[in-house]
Amino acid sequence: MNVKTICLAILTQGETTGYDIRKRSTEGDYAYFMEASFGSIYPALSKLEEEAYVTSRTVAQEGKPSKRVYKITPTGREFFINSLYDELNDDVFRSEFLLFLRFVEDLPRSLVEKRVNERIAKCNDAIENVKKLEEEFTKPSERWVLNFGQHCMRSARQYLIDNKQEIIALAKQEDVPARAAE
Amino acid sequence: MNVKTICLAILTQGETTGYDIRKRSTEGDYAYFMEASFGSIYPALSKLEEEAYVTSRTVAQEGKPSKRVYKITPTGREFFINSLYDELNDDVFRSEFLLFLRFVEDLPRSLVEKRVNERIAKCNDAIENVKKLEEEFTKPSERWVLNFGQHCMRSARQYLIDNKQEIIALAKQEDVPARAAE
DNA sequence: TCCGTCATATATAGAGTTGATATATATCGA
DNA sequence: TCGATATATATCAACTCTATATATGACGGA
Repeated sequence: MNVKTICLAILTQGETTGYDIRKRSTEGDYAYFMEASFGSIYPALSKLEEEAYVTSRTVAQEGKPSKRVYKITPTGREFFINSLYDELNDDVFRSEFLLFLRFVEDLPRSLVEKRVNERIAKCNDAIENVKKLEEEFTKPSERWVLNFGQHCMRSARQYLIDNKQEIIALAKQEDVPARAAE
Repeated sequence: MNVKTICLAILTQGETTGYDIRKRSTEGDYAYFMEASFGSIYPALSKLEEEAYVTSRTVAQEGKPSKRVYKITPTGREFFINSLYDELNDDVFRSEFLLFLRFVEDLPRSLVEKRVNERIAKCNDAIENVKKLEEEFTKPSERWVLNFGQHCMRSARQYLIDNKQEIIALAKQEDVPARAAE
């Protein structure tokens, strides 16, 4: 799945701008399973316009820079829907947090506790964010996907809460005696 | 987290080759939270050698091509452990499957059912794979991480099983009448 | 025996992507 | 007034992936 496909997917649901595509893919309703940056979105939209899968027009705005609004063409829509019949690539999960945890034996206890708590806090934020999105969405498939996401995040959070003492206990004892000797 | 860091992380646990780093990051014990391809691993190892974070030697093998075995230096080890004190980047999750599911209203029921079953099968494979890995690993932090991964995968699989009929029901009815009219 | 496939192993080119930065306008709060 | 934040487009260097090339040997089937 490349950025062109992501753009087409979002454009299938209505006209929008490169700025908005980026926002939705990093903070909005698409953020939990895809991402794209400006450096890939703008070139992707240009290429899609060359290929006649989208058209664009410039819209002036008061108090804001004028924006370039993209719209999917019938050809583009057809191309996108057809691509949904292709074999799906595997899900990708990457976590610096889990890499970090594999080395807790070499790290001070306070640092490990801090990072685990930060991770739990991020889970909380993400769950709250999805809850808000669910209120906005009415399309049944979108709600199903958001519920699935929320379920997975709650499950991960619960595991962290239930087992955090165990992983923290594996970390190195702090050098408390050294400081006490000062 | 870049590929250089992944290489150092794996090399921290013993000497190995570029080929093996790729294998472990795509199929082995690191596969569930990171990934790297040949095109990034070999250049990364070269740069790490330039920077004196690793050394290499060529080892001839019978019945196999000779291999280049890399070893982390004390400087490299120190650099890696220090980098574990840095702020952690957010976890990344990308799923073509979830993008696909947002468009089930436009897709035939048989295709949706097929893809959901494929996803459940992949979950089963992944869970079995992690179980095997857990038998091999004795380091407590590694087991904790694998258990966490297994917990998350089981939870996702259960949600898919429990709610698959609901999402399949949202898909388009097949064009059975059209075929019957032939 | 020959051929294709698979596994081991290194390497690279081209395409795609990220992360950082530049530019411009406007609002909001300190 | 100054910095931060938000909207909005755009680009570039560095990085990464996908696909391919090269080489060796094992294994199985035709």
